[in-house]
Amino acid sequence: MPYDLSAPVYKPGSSFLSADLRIHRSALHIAHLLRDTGALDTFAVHRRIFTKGSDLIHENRQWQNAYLLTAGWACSYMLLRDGTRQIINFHVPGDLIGIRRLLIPDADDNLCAITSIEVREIDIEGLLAALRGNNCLAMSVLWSAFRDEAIVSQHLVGIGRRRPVNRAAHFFLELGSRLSLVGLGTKTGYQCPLTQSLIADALGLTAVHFNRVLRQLRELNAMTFHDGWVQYLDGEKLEHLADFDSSYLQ
Amino acid sequence: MPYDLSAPVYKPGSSFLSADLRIHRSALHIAHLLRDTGALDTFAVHRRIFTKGSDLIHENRQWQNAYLLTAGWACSYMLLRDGTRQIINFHVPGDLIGIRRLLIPDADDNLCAITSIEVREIDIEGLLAALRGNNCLAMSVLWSAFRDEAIVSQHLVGIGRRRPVNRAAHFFLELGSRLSLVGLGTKTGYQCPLTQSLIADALGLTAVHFNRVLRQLRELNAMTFHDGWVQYLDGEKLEHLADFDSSYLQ
DNA sequence: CGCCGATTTGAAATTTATCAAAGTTTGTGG
DNA sequence: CCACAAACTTTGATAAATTTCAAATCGGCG
Repeated sequence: MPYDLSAPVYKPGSSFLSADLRIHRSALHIAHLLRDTGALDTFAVHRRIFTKGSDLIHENRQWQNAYLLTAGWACSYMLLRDGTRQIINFHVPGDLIGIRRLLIPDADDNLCAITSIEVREIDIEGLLAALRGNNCLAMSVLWSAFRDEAIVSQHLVGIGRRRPVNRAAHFFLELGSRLSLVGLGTKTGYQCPLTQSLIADALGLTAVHFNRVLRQLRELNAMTFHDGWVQYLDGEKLEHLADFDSSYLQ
Repeated sequence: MPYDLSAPVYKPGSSFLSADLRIHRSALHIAHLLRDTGALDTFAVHRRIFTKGSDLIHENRQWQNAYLLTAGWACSYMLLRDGTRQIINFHVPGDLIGIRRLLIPDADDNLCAITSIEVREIDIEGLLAALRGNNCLAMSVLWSAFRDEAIVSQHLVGIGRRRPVNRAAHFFLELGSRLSLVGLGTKTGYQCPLTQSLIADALGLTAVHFNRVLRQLRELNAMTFHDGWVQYLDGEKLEHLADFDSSYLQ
């Protein structure tokens, strides 16, 4: 189901940014801002569907599009010469995707639809024009960029220094937190269409090993993941395993 | 020695950004842009020195500063509960640092001076004001954010899917490429004040293991690193090991 | 039903970390 | 300028974690 563009999903949070830009923190979420200011109908009018497995990056087209993901899951990944794949980030409804390519067209990562997805295509000229006049929007785009960097940084830390069990726990909690921001997660779990193999490629593990990690999490009574559903069994234990603090996401 | 703020260090590159924002790609490098537009003297007037090892993040101050690094090396890192450290990125002269904190104050990474460093303190109010009126500057800040994300993404890929030798080769080449952009690297190598332990913490290895990796690179006649100096012995072999393509940096 | 992709399990091989200790360099104070 | 301490580098031996290989099971779907 598409991310509901009509219903606000604000969360409590402190206002920030000193001086002239005092705005509600969660209002910075680009999807919320676009929806609430009506900007969607200005420069993200066109809806598109990409089928499961299709690539959003067209090698031969020099100027990529950016999209607001409104339904379904996508991911950015890189392929190595030896055929292995590293997934850099998963994208869920409400995420702004493909923007980086506009400024760094030669980046060698790919963007791919994991499920079939629905997007709103961003009109770049319109966005640029809007950025000039709209401080909140400009801040929001910048915030989106910084948030993505924070997320990728956390993944880096996880892969570099967390043991697989803790890494996996952190991964599932982060995903849950991100989904909750757009109304797709609950306190007890969330729907997750990823395969073990995909997650393993994000966590820097083999699929076989990740499968054993999942068993550990199950046997610890921390959480389960099967049939496309993540279920927290003991949220506190899971957060302790993950050493998780969601503040970088909000 | 400080990054020379008076001498342009442009590199050849294609112009990009369609329509109204056709500018030279390397002109997007924030340090070059700031220097060339005189913006430095508007909102980055104040010079500061941080001594080796000192922290640029002050936990108790809510609103961080951003800086343009003009001399010396710094790094951003995260500490885990078990005391291990993951270095997320090293920063070299010309890098804009600390900006992310302005929008995501709760990010849990730290910024630290590796050598003693010289910075220009960014006046945020001034920067925000300038962003409104100056498209190039706004694009440049956004470019800086995206470039950082691209760099961190590459690190993620390296740690997740590259073998230590290849990962190290990639690391050294990337650093060399970044340094060359600001005139601090040559075709044959560069000065590098990092310790093996620091680099190991960036590559997700133990210092002991990284030491053995360095030996491998030496015995392959690919490169050496000692006495604070990186020397390429066989650039082609090194690039092949690393599977390195610098286009994401430019 | 039979196929294909995804998941699960076991055993062996490989990689990487850990532990311990010896060199080496660097900086500091006398 | 030397002595000394601290930090960094190097090496070896061992332990632990992770991958690889192989095979069995499961589930949806034409």
